[in-house]
Amino acid sequence: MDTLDRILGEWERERPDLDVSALAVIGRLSRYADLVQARLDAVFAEHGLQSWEFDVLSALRRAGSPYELTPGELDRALLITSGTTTHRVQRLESRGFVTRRRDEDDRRVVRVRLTDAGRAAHEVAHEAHAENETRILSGLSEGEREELLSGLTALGRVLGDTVETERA
Amino acid sequence: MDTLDRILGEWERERPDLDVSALAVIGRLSRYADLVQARLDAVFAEHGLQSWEFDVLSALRRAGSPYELTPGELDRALLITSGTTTHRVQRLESRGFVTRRRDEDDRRVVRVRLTDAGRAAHEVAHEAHAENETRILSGLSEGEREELLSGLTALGRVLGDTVETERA
DNA sequence: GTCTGATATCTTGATATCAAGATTTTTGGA
DNA sequence: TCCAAAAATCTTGATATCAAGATATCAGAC
Repeated sequence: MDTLDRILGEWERERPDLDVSALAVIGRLSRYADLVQARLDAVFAEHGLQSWEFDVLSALRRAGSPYELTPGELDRALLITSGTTTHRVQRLESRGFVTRRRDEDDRRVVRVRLTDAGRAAHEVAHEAHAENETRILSGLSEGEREELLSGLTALGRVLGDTVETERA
Repeated sequence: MDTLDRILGEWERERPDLDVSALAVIGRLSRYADLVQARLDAVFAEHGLQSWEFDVLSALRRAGSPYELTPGELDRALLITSGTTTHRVQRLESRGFVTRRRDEDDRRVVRVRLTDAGRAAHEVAHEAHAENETRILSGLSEGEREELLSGLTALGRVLGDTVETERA
């Protein structure tokens, strides 16, 4: 008996005509995403980072040397609006984790680059974060974990989460 | 090839020593929860509702006649803080979807009750919302859907999402 | 009966986010 | 060359949220 079972039971009592089988899946998806996020936030907080700060640092770190992206690339990588990116970059710049400079060839463009301090801060937090993720899933059996991954991957497909592969 | 595959590939290139198998699961969980939420929001918007407004109306509707909960019960049902509940209830009250009144027996307590207008607004949106959820999952095969549900349920267990059943 | 701690709700101040629009720069005709 | 449209970024104003604390009420010990 979990939270969604209780909710489904309440709908069964109130509206027995409704089909709640989709809610059973989607309700769990959102609820557990929230619960997982809370656990991730706790570890980021131990390292003095907000979750969104870690996300930006990670995107830059993943980009590879010289650890640089434009605000527009950050918008798209992090699924956020341009105003949010401006705000995030300002905050990280004030903490000394990134620098901003105009691109000389196309002066509309800005280059956001990870500083050594930003990379170091990310490194430590990333280590703890990866352990945290592993710990959260460690209670799942191998089979359960495969079911979850395979089910989520199928969901990604129907949600249209696909990326073109490079042409030869 | 999906977004998470791309991210995992970038980590493989940058930090081949890291174990990213947990990220493959948790990254998809949060990303797809976001993508699903965006689709749900779109349908709520067609009915003039914010997602959080629908959540409050649903919690009251599920409570059964007389469709009444206290702010504290809403806090716990919706996993939000008390300040957020105050704000939400005020907004719904101003739209005429709920009423607030002091409990006469315990004057610390407030009773938030769904109005007929609130129930009607919820009814229509709920219908469309349920169809939307069903539509989102309709691209999954029966087996994929079972894998997803079963994997999520297992995840709920390890996240401690359990509710006591009533004693006899 | 009278405190003291617990409980329920609301308030305050800060902040992350978004939508919409403003600004600057580049590009591609005519 | 010049202009209109496109592109990249930033600004503005609104709002949902939270953490922490304030306020009001109740319950239990004595």
